[in-house]
Amino acid sequence: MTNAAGGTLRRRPSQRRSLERVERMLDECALLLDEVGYEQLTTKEVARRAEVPIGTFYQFFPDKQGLVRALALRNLDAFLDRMAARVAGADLRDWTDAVDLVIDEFVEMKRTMPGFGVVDFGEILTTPGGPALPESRRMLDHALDNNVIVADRLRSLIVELLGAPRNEGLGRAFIVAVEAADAVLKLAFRAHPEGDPDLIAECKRLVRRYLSEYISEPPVEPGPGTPGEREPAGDAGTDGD
Amino acid sequence: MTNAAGGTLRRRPSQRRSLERVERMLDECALLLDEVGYEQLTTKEVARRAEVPIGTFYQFFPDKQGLVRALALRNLDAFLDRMAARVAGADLRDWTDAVDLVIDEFVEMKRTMPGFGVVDFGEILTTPGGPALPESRRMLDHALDNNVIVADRLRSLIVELLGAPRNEGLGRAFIVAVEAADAVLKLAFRAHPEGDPDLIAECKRLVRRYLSEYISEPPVEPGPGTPGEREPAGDAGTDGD
DNA sequence: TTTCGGATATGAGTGACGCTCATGTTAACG
DNA sequence: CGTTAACATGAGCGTCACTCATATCCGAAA
Repeated sequence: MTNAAGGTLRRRPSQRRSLERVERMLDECALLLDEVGYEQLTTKEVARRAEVPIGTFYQFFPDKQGLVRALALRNLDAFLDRMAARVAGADLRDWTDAVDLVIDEFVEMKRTMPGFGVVDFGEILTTPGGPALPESRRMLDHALDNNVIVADRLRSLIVELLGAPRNEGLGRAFIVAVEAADAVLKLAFRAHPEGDPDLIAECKRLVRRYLSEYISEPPVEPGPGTPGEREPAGDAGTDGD
Repeated sequence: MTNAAGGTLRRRPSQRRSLERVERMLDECALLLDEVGYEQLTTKEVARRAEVPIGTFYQFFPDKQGLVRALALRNLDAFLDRMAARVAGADLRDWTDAVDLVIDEFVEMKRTMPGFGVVDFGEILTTPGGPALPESRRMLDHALDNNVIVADRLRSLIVELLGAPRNEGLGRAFIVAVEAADAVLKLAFRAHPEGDPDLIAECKRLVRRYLSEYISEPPVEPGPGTPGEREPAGDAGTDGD
C-alpha cells in the first residue's frame, strides 16, 4: 500500500535514479491526462516529457494501461492518507460530519491533484474498454478492489468513532455508498470545472440519507437544499423522532 | 429520438440497403463489445462481420467513437421505450414501485441486450478517455445529456402518477438518482455476471431512500435487508449499545 | 589497474490500428 | 446512348503501442 505501484510494475525500481524516473513518468502521465485524456495520451509523449527513453518506459510499465493503473494506485494511496488525516484532525459532532469531510477531501483532490479528475483510482482501467468476458474480467476486479478499499477504510473510520454498530450489511452499504458518491461527484465535475456545488451538496445528502438506514439515525437536517421551502410534515416514518 | 443515430452519423442512410447496413454494423458492434470490449474492438472487424467494406463504414460513422456513440443512442431509445411500456403496463401501489420496475428493466436489458452491459448509453464515449479540458469536454456533454434524458423521462412518469409534487430540486434529484443507480448497477454486474442480487436490492433501497426526501414519504419498509435486526430508535449519539 | 559478466539502458524497428482518397461502379435523366 | 453526379470500394498512409538486438554501465575477481 505504501508504494504506489502495487503489482503493476514490470520491474520494481531499486536504485534511486530508477525510482525518480518512475515517479517522473507518473507525474507526467497525470499532467498529460489532464491535457489530452486517456485515449490521446501516448506512451512516447509521457516518456519524452519525463526524459526517459521509450525502451526504459517499457522496462517498468507493462503497457499503457499499466501506467495509468499505477497512477490510479498512487492516487488511491494519497487519498486514503489524506482522508484519514482529515478525519483524525477534526472533531466531529456525529458520523455525518465524517461523510462530509471525506467528500470534501475528494472534491479538493479532484480540483488540485493533476490527473485525479480523469483517474480517481481505477475507472479508466475498467470502464473504458469495459469488457464483459471472463478473461478480460481480470481488469475489472482491480478497479472493484480500489473502491472496496476506500469503502472499507471509510467504514473503519466511522465505525471507530461510533463504537462499532453491529450490522451485517454495513460492509456492502459502504461499498454502495462509495460507488454512488463517486458517480455523482464525477457528474458534478462534468457539469462544472470546479465541481457543481449543488451536486456536491446532493452527493452528501445521498450518502447521509442512505447510510443513516444502517447507522443509528443522526439528527436529520431540515429539508433538501434547494427545495426545502416546504417540509414534508408527516416525515414521521423514517427519522428517529 | 426515433432514429438511433441522432447527429452522430456522417451521412444519413436514405435507401433501404444503407439503413440495413447501418443497423447491421451497430448489431455487430454490440456483439463485438461483449466479446472483446471497447479498446480491443476494431472498426475493420465490425465492418467485416457486417459484411460492409471499411470505406463504407466510414461513410456513415465519423470514427470508432461515433460508432459506439450511435449504439449508445440506440440503446437509450430502446430503454426509454421499454421503461415507459413497463411502467404503463403495471398497476403501482406508489411511486417506489415505479422505481423498482425501472431498475428491473435496466437489469433485464443488461442481461439480455448485446453490448448493453458495456455501453448503457454513453459512458464509454465520455469516461474512457475522460478528458478534463474544454475542447475535449464536448464529448462529455453528450453522455451527460443521455443520463439527463433518462432522469427527465423517469421524473415525468413518476410525477404523472403522483399528481405533480412541486419541488424545485426535483429535476436535479432525479439526475443524481439515475447517476448513482447506474453506478451501483454497474458494480452489481462487475461483481456477478447476472448482476449481484444483493447489490441490485441495495440500489433500489438507495434510490427510494434518497428520493423519498423529495417526494412525499411512502410507507417506509421495516429495516435494511440484511441488518434489520434492531431498528434504531432515537439514539442519535455514538453509543453502540 | 585491467578484465570480465551480468544487469541495465537504448531507440530503430515491427505489426496493427484508425482512417483517407483515388478509382471503380451504379443510376438517373436528356 | 452519353453525361454527370452520387455512391461504393479497398489499397495505402500516418501513427500508435510495444519489442529486441545492441550498447553501456558497474562491481568483483585477477
